[in-house]
Amino acid sequence: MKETGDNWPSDLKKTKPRQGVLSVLEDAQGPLSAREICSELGKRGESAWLSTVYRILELFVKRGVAVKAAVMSNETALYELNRAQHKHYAICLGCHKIMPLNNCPLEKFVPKLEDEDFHVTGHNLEVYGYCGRCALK
Amino acid sequence: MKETGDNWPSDLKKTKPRQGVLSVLEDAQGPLSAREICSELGKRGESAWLSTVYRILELFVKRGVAVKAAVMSNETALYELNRAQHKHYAICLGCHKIMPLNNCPLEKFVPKLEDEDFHVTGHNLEVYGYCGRCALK
DNA sequence: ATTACTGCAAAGCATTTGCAGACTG
DNA sequence: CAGTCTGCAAATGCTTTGCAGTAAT
Repeated sequence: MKETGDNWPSDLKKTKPRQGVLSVLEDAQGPLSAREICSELGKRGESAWLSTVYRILELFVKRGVAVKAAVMSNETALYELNRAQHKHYAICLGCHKIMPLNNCPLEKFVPKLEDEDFHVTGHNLEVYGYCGRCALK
Repeated sequence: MKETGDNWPSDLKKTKPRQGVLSVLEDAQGPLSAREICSELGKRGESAWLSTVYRILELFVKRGVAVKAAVMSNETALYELNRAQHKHYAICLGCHKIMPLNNCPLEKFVPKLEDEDFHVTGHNLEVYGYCGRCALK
């Protein structure tokens, strides 16, 4: 007798902060930082401590619920739900808008590395530049 | 009447810490963190303060002498000389060995993005995994 | 002599950790 | 009830900043 169609990860205890973080991630338009998630929770009247959000994100990443999507130039990590499809982003240095890339330039590349005696488990890519709007300034 | 074949960047004041950082970078086998540069300077009897090393690296990056080559998972930035050729690295999660990649998987990719109204100024890529030696463990 | 650079200390951020009380299953 | 999770505070690690004395041109 589950509530709404919630796909809660198997054996995780269902606590308010965890459900909050999950739903914020579900509603997100793009990848979010821990701080953003935290203040979004605040707006929803369900505040959770920042350290708790970090712990939850760590847990979610470990369980494959979420992924660390990118790391901005100021060393801030951005998270999003793991939609089982590998994504990368272009980040505008002007307005910080985040644009998803349509495909991963590494797809053809990784197999070559495997030949060279390196077993690839993951990678991280961010593209920086200016979006159409900011390029004009 | 220059000393040794030193290619000192145009208008930069030649100070001991700067020359030290430059020579450490010149001798480096791979990208180094600020801390590593600092302790390498120490070994050479030319200690410089960590904050100074950061300031010098920032300056070098601004002048195009060096580049921020990668950012490790613990948020530590690695620097190396700007050899005018774009490089990426594969980082072994076991032994932290750093292997340079032979070519950039984004070369063919960037032009496509330019078409989509995004002006690319740079990108950041790290590949994680295990080297041949560590994969066996 | 000027101006820029460095040593040093202290601040800033993002993230992590320790602990006791609160809550889940 | 037992074990896990959270609120909270404090610590950590990388990097930046402020300032006064020092060195380079």
